[in-house]
Amino acid sequence: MPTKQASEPIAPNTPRSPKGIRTRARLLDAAKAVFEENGFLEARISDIAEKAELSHGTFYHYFDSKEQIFREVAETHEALLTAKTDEPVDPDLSEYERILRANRLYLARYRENGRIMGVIEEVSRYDSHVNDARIKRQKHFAERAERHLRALQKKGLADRSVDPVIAAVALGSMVARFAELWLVEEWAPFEFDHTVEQLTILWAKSIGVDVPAKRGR
Amino acid sequence: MPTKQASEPIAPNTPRSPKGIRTRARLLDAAKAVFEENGFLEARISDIAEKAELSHGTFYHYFDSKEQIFREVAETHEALLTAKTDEPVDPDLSEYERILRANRLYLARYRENGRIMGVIEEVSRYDSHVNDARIKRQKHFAERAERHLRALQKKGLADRSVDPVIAAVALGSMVARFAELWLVEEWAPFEFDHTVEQLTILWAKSIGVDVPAKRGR
Amino acid sequence: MPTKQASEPIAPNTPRSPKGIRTRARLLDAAKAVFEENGFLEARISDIAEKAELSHGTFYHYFDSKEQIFREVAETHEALLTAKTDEPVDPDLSEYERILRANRLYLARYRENGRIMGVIEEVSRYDSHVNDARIKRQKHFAERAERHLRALQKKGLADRSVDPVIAAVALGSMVARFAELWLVEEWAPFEFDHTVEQLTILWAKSIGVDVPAKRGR
Amino acid sequence: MPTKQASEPIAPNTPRSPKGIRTRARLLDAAKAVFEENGFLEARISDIAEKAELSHGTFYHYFDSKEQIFREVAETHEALLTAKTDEPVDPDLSEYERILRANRLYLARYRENGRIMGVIEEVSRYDSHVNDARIKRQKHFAERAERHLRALQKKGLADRSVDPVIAAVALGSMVARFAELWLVEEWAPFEFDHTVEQLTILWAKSIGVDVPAKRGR
DNA sequence: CATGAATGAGACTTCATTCAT
DNA sequence: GATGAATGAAGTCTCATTCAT
Repeated sequence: MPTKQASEPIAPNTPRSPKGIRTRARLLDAAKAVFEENGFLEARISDIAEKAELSHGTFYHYFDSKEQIFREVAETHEALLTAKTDEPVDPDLSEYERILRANRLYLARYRENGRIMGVIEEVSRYDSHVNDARIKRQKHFAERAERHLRALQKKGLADRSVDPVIAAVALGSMVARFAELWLVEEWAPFEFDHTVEQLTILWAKSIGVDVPAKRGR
Repeated sequence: MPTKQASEPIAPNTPRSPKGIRTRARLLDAAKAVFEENGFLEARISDIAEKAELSHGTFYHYFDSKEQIFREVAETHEALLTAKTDEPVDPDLSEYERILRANRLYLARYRENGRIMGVIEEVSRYDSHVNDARIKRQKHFAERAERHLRALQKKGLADRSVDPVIAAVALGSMVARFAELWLVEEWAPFEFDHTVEQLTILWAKSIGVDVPAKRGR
Repeated sequence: MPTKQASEPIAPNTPRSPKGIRTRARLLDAAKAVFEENGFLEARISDIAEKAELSHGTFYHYFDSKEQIFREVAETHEALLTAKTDEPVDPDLSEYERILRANRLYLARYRENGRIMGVIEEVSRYDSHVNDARIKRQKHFAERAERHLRALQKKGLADRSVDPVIAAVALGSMVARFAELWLVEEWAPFEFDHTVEQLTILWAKSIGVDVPAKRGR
Repeated sequence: MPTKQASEPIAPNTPRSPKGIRTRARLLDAAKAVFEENGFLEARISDIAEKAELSHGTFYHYFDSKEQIFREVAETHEALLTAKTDEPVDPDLSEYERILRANRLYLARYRENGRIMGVIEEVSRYDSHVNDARIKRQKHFAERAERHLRALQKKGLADRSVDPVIAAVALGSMVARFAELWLVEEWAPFEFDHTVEQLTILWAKSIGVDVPAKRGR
């Protein structure tokens, strides 16, 4: 049963042979698929094993519980969201465009994994490990945003009346929650580029960063 | 078992006698307390009955299931959040102050019921009824914000480059998620008035509404 | 799984109605029968419930586990072995006859519950609760024997070269283990009265208590 | 699953190569250690393999089951208990001293392997093979004691009123059970020589064998 | 010989829900 | 109205054992 209690670390039962490594990966894939289809609570160990074409006993070779395998799936996707991009950063980019780029990257990645992100949101409410991973992601973005905002304020490029700590959490929340409503709850079929741009405008304006006018608005 | 499936409407076994009415209310209070303590999944019918000092079976006189009683608890609190305030609206209030007032009201109410709001967030992820109620709340605020923003834009008091639909959802998301992180997840102990003000500043500036300078910023 | 670890106290889940009391008793009877038939390890919860003509769910209304119900069965029988007899003690009895009487009582009681005593011996090896109860029984007899022996030594009726502590444990062991071999393991079909007498003779002579000659030996 | 049913004889998959012989011995040592630590039921094949620094599957090259390897461990220790001593028997020894010598030998050997002896006691309750071995040991001692007693009675050195069959079983039980309580259950930390002497005194006196007075009693 | 991946029988346990009193 | 006894579906998990490599 899922709890808010913490327990053992992730990823014991390491496979010792190439075949084992493949099997473990197959279980992780199957788990992701099953969680996406049925959500966490409805997923049964045997569903996962079945989808991986393994006996359910094999599951327990590699994972201790449904919670544990979920945590690993979740961490993988959390890591994906916060991963550095390969694209080089253009040093001539305007501040507005830097924010735009970051938002686009986040939302594009979120969109690619919308279903599992929704399940992570769900499980984070009753599994402290998953919640920790989710909060860690938020903190990652909040801290980056805060540092960025402070730097801008120092340079006079952002409004000094804005509290960087609160703004960072609030704007991160705005994008994260919007992503969930849009891409998980399917609130409305907003067009991607337009939406990214609009969120970025809100973000930029709220902290006093210039929004280029020529963009046809 | 919680599901995403919809089922019967919230129209319970209404009690006739005064005693019955009291018993039913006791169960609702007990349910709220138990859900706040243990979350939805960990709460058992027998916990609720016990806390209400009633026998196990009595529960079923008044409610059909754990889902049903939770929905009723949730609706009560959703209604509380969206309820009209009694305070008269001062017609001379600035736009900024109107937004401030609305945000303060929302956050004060959220704070009073932080624990159960967190559980509603949880359950909304796997119970479509509760999710519907939550989405209804969001829609309520989003539509109000959207109408308001359109009116301001018409009057030239807000930025016309902002998409009112997206802005409404995004800013509502910002406040809702911030509230959860702050008041449920206890991200950090932000001071209440300062936080409300900061969120309002972000909100106002993002849509181009004037922020009064005299506030010492 | 059985362990040597201690845990919760015996007998929770007290029934609250006369019917419940009867049901609980039925489960205890059924449990004893099943343990006698199959031993502890082979007994399944469902066997016990079935024998009591109840669903296995009902079992969990009254007991937490196989261990728990066994402990209660075991305690009942341990208590039986050490229970005071109703028969009045004749103050004119010789020391030999007092020992004889005690041995006869113990062995008669053991014989009546031979099968379950065997299972208790078994389980006491891997359940600390049951072991504690068994050891408690042994201590009960050992202490009584020790006190008795000291008194006799004081009166010059028993040999002073005998260490009362060791003798008490050893002679108690002799009777207890003999009972098990005889009445559980069915080592040989010794005749009851003769056997009791022989054990008593060994006991009496070993500590230097007079054995009446007239008994035809 | 342990049962009271008999099965195949202890005739294992004998290894041919020297390496195999070593591996098999390692498994036996590991098994003994694991059984001593965890008891029989809690011991898992994989624990044994692990302790022997072998893979799981290797175990099955050498043994068919947990029962089988345990039987072999048990037989080894049973044999140890009943093994003839190397020390020559002094023909001038008094009867009392002969009994003392036998008891000392038995208890010294039991003490050396107290932990595993306890596990043998445990397992003998639900594995007929092990029980047979244990009973065989008891019979070995009982028959020796019986023969001895009869001889003494014939020579007038022991009390004729004592039934040799019952006395042999009873006195064997006394020492065996005392050993278990003392050296496995750790009832009390009796001093070794004193205890052996006391048990011997009880034994001797119970059958009417002279106890030398000079021993300071 | 040795490895460790894979299997699946088999039991346990929870708890929402029903129902006789 | 209230009680609490009874039910049983459903899923979890362990670990001895087999077997391909």
